[in-house]
Amino acid sequence: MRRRINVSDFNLATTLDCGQAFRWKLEHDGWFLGVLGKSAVRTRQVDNVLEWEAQPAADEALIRYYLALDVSLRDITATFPADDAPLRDAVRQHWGLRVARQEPWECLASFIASSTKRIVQIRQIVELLARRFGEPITNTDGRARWPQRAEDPRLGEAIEPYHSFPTVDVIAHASHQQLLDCKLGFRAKYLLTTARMIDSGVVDLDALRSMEYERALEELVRLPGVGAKIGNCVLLFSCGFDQAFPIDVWIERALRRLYFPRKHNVTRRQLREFARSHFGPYAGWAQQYLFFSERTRNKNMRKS
DNA sequence: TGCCAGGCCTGTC
DNA sequence: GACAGGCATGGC
Repeated sequence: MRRRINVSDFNLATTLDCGQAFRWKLEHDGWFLGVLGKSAVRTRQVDNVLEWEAQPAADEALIRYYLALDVSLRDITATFPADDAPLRDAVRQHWGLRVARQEPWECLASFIASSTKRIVQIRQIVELLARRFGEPITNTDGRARWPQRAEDPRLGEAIEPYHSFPTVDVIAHASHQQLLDCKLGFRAKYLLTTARMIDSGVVDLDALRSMEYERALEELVRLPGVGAKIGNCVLLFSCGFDQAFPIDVWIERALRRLYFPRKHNVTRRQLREFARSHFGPYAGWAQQYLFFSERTRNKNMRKS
């Protein structure tokens, strides 16, 4: 059954396509297909209405929470530094982008898979993990397949039902070779050891959101394959730390170009300090606007 | 064919 | 603390 939510200051396509989540796929007519928890979800935005349906049925609160529809984007962007012209431009250009609230384990595993990979390849790895280790999602007639779903030749075999993202314990009990088969490469041993550390209680992902930011980051970087960048991604995208500011190659390039155009000897440490002190309590949201802006700028430059 | 990718780990200075 | 090299694999 198709349902509707009235939305404002929201852009679904930007939010799902800005590189923070990897399971959403744009079909024709603006419909996005993805998986939230144990439900396959299909959604699109028509003006100020969000249309959505889920198999099996899901509560509206789930999608509202995931898309952060309960927060005021105007209040958040009002905390950005007033004299920051590049950030203001990025916000104006991509207005409606929201930082979604992902499930911590899926977020962590996805970003462990992300290092030195292109986004298209990260999506492929996450999909392979779900197909190989996740639970098939079925509705009452045993299927969860919308006819709009297209075959992706890179994934090989025929169309399968949607799959939930595999739980920690399933990955913890997988073999190294099985993870290599999901094209993880040298990241396979990182994901395996990380899953085992979480499964055995050495690190408690659920405890992170009640910690101080610095403490939560220290805890995350204990995991193999997790450094400052991936740790901050997990804190921002799945643990409610709006101030977390992941610095990757794109953001580093953007920061240098936009804020230090004539200083060529700025160290990474100085960039970290600048980001921490300049952008305010919602630095992570600013990061997403700058990140998406930098990526679309790069795409446009390569087209021209 | 060769380059490079939402980094991290290790060894060296 | 800064820096270089290595790491697997696929897309272009």
